Amino acid sequence: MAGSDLYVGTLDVLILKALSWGPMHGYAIGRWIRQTTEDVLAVQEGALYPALHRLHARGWLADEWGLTDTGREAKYYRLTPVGRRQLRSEVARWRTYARAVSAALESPA
Amino acid sequence: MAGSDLYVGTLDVLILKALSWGPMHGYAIGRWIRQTTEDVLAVQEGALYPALHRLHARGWLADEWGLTDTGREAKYYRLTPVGRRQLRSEVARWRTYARAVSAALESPA
DNA sequence: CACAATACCTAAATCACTTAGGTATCGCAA
DNA sequence: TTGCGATACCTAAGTGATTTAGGTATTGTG
Repeated sequence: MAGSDLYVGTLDVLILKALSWGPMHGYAIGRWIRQTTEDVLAVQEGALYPALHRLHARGWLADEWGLTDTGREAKYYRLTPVGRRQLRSEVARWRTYARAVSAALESPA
Repeated sequence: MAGSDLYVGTLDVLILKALSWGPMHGYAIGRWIRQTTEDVLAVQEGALYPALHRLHARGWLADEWGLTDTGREAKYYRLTPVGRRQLRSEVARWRTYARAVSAALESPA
């Protein structure tokens, strides 16, 4: 069912954050998310690729075909200036939100 | 657009948490969420009432009509034993998730 | 030579949420 | 006295991100 794995909406900010380190291809972004969250978030490819296309369509990402270290073809994404602004705003939104929810849940029952 | 206000999926755990303090009616749950999150989360009634029905249908809540302090009719919800277990599990899920996402976003760009 | 991993993709289904209404009662201020 | 905001409930239509479940092709490895 929708949202059983991810809290819907958090994928975008994670993609943007991944790309803040430099251009990266889709498959590697998925790996980055899984690794930096220590397997807490396992992003399905069926969510990842449409998300990349969506963020690209919004002008937050630019893409370009290239070669990986191992010589395979891959589509590299990088943040546009608008995407970088969006990253900052979404990180702020996450922080505010997470703090608020955590505070509500933290209080003893 | 869907999810512009809430991160989809977080409403359920907030409702469950609100009811961990004792029976409460829907309108008051909405107020509790807004207040304890200091207006960060403004839950729309169009999301709140369907969510209450959903959680009730899942057997996590019981409901009963009653009177408010001011003498108005209201439908009071309370946690079932299953709902209480669900609360614990969803709080744990939120904490794990929030910690993982925050760590991924915290690292300097 | 088969199989896992890499690397990309899409279509259908699900379902929580937003938007936008609706009903009715109550208290209060103009 | 009337009109408006707050309380308290509700629903239907639309949106759109995600899950599920496939698909292609290449590369490296046991």
